[in-house]
Amino acid sequence: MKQLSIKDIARIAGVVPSTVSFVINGKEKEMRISEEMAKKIRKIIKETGYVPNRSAASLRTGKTHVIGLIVEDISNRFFASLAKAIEDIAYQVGYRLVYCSTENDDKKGTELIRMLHKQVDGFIVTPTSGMKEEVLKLKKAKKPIVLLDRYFTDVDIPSVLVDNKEGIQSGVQLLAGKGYKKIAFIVTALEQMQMQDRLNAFKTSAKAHGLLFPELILELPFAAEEDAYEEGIKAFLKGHQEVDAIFFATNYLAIQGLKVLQELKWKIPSRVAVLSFDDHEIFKLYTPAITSISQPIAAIAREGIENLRLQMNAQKVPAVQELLLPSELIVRKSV
Amino acid sequence: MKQLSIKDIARIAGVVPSTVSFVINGKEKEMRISEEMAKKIRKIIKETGYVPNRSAASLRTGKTHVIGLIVEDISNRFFASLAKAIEDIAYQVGYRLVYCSTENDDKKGTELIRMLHKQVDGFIVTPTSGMKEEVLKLKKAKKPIVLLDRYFTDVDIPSVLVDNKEGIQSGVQLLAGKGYKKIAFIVTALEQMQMQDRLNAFKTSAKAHGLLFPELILELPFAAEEDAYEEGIKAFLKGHQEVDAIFFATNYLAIQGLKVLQELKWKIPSRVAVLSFDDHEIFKLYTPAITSISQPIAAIAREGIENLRLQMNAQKVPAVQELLLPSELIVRKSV
DNA sequence: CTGAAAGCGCTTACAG
DNA sequence: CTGAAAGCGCTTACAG
Repeated sequence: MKQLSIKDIARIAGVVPSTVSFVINGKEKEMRISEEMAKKIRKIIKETGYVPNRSAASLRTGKTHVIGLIVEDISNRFFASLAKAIEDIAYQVGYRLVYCSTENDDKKGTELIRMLHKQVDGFIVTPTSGMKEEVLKLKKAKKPIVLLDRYFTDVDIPSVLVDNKEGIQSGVQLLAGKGYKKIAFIVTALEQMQMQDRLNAFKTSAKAHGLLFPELILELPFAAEEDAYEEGIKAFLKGHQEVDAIFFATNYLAIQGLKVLQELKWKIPSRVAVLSFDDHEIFKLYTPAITSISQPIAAIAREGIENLRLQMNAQKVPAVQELLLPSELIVRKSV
Repeated sequence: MKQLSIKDIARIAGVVPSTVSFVINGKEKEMRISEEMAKKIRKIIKETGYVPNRSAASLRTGKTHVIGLIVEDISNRFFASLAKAIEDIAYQVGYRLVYCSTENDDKKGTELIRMLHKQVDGFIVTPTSGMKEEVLKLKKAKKPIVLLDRYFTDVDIPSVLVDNKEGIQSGVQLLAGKGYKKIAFIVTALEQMQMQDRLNAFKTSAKAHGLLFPELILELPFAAEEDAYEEGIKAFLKGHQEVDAIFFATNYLAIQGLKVLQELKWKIPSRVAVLSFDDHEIFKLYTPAITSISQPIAAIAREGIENLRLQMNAQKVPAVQELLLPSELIVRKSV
């Protein structure tokens, strides 16, 4: 059974391929094709199960109706949720998604962008710092792109970000309000802008409350294996018995931290309070449940696609370059 | 700046487009193009940053070098990990991935397959039961497809499955060996073959140990919201105080079950042992850590792609129709 | 509304 | 090795 082409449909309908094409692409009004004819053609398409060949259409129009989603690691909870949220919206508006993971590897990220350039109409990217140059090239080539969750300094690329500053502030305020005096802040991956933002926000905010102790800020080197953070956290806590609250800059650090606290037998929250940026399903279930600052994943996805669509449709960069979405403080039992 | 085409490269190299095409596609030997010329052409391609237009090549060859990955929900941990493992292998061998989630909706799954049919060279699918007909159509159309984790009865479609029977057996054996007498088995989503397999394996295996009590098997109706299982589990356990071990057929049930056990203040493992099919990162961290039967995600991905590639390359279905991979019992503290 | 045709950028069979 | 050409299946500008 040969695949049907637009010619076959045209022959069956007794019209010329152009007419079928117009109906498929919703231009029947514009082309003043009778409603009757349009109906007939749609009926034939349905009956025969004809599906247009996208490669051909893409070759002709230069549009692929595919969006490239480039994240750090699709198996990571945050990115997987983001991918799902983006998928939900993208399919609704007629776009497919190809995804790929950079694994935080600049070279891989750059290669992926280059490889997908002609295969996608636009990119949604959570960039690694080393992808800056390649992203600038995309901008120069007027390829639609929107950055999620992370960004570059000194570069005007549309981006949808979480308001890290406000989120951290609300966390510090919660801890300060509850009377904690010696708050540790544990962070890693400082080459990522959002991590820097969180750290800076903590410093500013803790200082404002008179609670900033530089020795209680632990900056861990980035580790590929998350288990690797355990040791550093443990050594740090052992050396800082005065700590009465720990603010983790991201959920995977908090998860490792929880393991350490179990080993150390530091009870939460009586011995030490725990608070994490970026929620995780574990936190809800843990005993005691862990208070966290949740990122608005659905909103990030929605705004990201919306921005990208504006670019893809209008061939121009929309006015709002940077969107800051609020996080949400979810108070549980650990503070 | 206009996009470069193969003609431009040919002009720069002073050859005809065919020659460039042969070099790009690694046919220079076959076409007896001099190594010198091939090198020159490759150099020009590199310098200019020329990337062939895939739409054009696809239109000509009928191959897209894209694989359609259709899972239940990309944001779910199991599928996200699977997606990552598949991505790792697929990109290595030159394939992109488009993904989509069926959300366990037969109609959506069917639509997705139909929509992607001409856009992908093959499908990797974790099917819902209602997709059987559409999958059969693919088979009839000789479209490469491989089923992961789930399958249909009475249909010969290549599939890569976990050996649920052996996994459940090892779990029952562990519980029996430790002397548990009243083992509850909690299951849901019985329209999924793998769930049926687990239930049947439990019955057979428990019976063999003289530990099968039909009233201790809880079959919960499938719920879109996972929280919905909590109530059913709670009512069941309250009514069966004799239970001294619970075997959850899947991890999300176990997670809800853990919540219930907290509320009921049933200590693990002193009051009740807990065992779950399908590992989860929560289990490692939970206090006590939860024993589970882990599915071999990397192996599923590897074998799935391998099988698909055989089909895509050979245009025929490989001999092995069904591959059964062993699970792994991870003994922690909850049993 | 219909018809005829060009052309998107490739790949490949054919002739030399 | 080179050259010339056809054709994959669409979309669209043009003439009527």
